Amino acid sequence: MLERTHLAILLEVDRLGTLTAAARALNLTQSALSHAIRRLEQQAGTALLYKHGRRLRFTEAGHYLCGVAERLLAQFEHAETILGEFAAGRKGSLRIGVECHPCYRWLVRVVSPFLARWPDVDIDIRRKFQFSGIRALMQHEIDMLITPDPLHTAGLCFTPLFGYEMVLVISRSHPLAKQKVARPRDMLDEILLSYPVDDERLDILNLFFTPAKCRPRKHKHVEDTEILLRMVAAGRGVSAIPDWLAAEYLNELPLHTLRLGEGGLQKQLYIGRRDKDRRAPFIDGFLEIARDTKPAQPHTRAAQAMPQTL
Amino acid sequence: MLERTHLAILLEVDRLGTLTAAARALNLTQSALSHAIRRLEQQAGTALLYKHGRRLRFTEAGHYLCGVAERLLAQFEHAETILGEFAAGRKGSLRIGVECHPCYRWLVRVVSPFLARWPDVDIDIRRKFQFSGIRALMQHEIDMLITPDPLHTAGLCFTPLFGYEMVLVISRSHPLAKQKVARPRDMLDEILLSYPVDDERLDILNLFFTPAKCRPRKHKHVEDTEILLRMVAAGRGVSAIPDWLAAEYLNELPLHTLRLGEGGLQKQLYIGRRDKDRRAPFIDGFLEIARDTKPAQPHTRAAQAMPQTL
DNA sequence: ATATAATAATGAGTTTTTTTCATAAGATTG
DNA sequence: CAATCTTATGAAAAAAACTCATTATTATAT
Repeated sequence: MLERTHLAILLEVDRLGTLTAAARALNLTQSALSHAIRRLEQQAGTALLYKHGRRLRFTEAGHYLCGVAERLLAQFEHAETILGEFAAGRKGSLRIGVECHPCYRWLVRVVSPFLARWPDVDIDIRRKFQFSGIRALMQHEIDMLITPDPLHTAGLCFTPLFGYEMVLVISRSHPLAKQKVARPRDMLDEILLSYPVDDERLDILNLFFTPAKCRPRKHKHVEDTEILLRMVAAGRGVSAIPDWLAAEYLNELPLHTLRLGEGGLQKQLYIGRRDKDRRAPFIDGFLEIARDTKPAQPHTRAAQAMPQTL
Repeated sequence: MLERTHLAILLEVDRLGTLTAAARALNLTQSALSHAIRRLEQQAGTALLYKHGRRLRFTEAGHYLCGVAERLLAQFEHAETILGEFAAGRKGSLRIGVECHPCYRWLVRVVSPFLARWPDVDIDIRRKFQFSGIRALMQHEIDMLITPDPLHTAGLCFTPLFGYEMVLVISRSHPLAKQKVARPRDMLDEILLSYPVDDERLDILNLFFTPAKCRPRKHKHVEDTEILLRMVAAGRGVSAIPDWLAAEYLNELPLHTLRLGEGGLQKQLYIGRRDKDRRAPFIDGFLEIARDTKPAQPHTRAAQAMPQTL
């Protein structure tokens, strides 16, 4: 069978003209090359080289193979270079799952500096999973997971990113806009707008309405944050979003935010990865940049007085 | 060092999913493959496969190599085929690329005499290329290229075949059929039919409409010449095709041809090959036959009086 | 849960292939 | 025609690849 070594030999013979010189170049003996070529010729059933005086010349078949050698060897070498890039952790792709719908807006701000720092790494962001994000992470569907609900599982580890508060967002002209705090019973007649996610995964239902044993009048799904907030501003419903996300829109839209219950609905965002994914330094690189990228300043207390940082 | 066998193993693992099955396919033991891959991984310094349940999955580096394997193994096999043809004294096969869609009809007329003259040579005609035909030629994907747009590149040479004129073909009952010459502005309400090719490669857009800064009302793609011309004849659109191709259909279908602009849209067909492809005399043989095969006589001036040669 | 079946990994030993060494044989050059 | 290159060849050594037997891991069925 035609092997890489055969091609290498032919190419050197072409370059240097003699077996002896080619052998020197390849750190082998002349005899080794002679045997190798002879074997190849026997298998191929055709001569590749013939003696012309002291030197060797290619037959037509040999000349053809020489052309093949030139192309194929270059491809082998290129492949090995790329493999080296993978090994050194400079090349690869990072698939990031986002389980918290609105976090997408924060994530895009992490991506830019990452791409600048790791130019040969591609980023792929996924928001839909067949089952859960955790499972996707374990099954190598994704490499990192942004989630507010870390499920501590063998083989995975989670790093906290930042804390935030889920706040109720309503139109500025809404009757409730006079209050500081919203209670479940205040909202029996409201239409709740949320991202299209299973009810079990909506904190406002799990942690706010369910303990109070009540539900808002109606619950509608909206895909897009922008549209969701415009509907809220138009008085077409209320919604629960992270405080920092609300902060980004408070200047643009006539919105008002309320705390959900006395203590507020406190959450924490985590980034998870596979424990022994020592695969590449850029995984740690992403983690570092993510940790340093804080969301917009929420519009509360001290922040009220400070200029908003974007 | 990366070897052909490594690539073969990876490809089989990709195809069959397990080492055991791949080993069976390669007439080796599972152990042999396991050892081979492990060695390769150690040399490369990066994992290529990992266990996912019972099966194996590729890491990113492995996935990359798998792609390399697909390409390289095909080239090895092709080289061995050619080598076998040298051994058997046969001449081999000629892979011809066609970049000009309608030229296919002319090409089939070249093929017959060639096959008669070189009974041991197989012909393979390709119309789709990953990138360009020129690139396919340089990378030995094809051996000859028929194109109206020779891109003079080091290592390639082009021979002119014949000149022709792109003409507008319309239904015989079309209002424009009274004119001799079509101008871009005449066609603002027309539907342009063309082969499914990137707009940048359509001469009628580049050289006719674009300089006049206008476009036909609509642009549709049609695969097949016969169907395209029948649609034109039925008044469902207009198209631009070589004059000699139109000539072949003028007796069969109620079509009319017009010159595109004052001077007409003059083109030249070329055949390109690799400079030092001294691989076989049948390449020159093909060139000779191609040069002697002229297209149908266009239906103009002098030709009007002469019997049409087919 | 537990047994069963399928699969990959591993280490030792064997086989095959490649390489070297030593030498013969052919060709060029002054 | 001797001196010098060069390739070819066979036997032996070295290296590489492969197999066998066994262990470890995971999935599936009972």
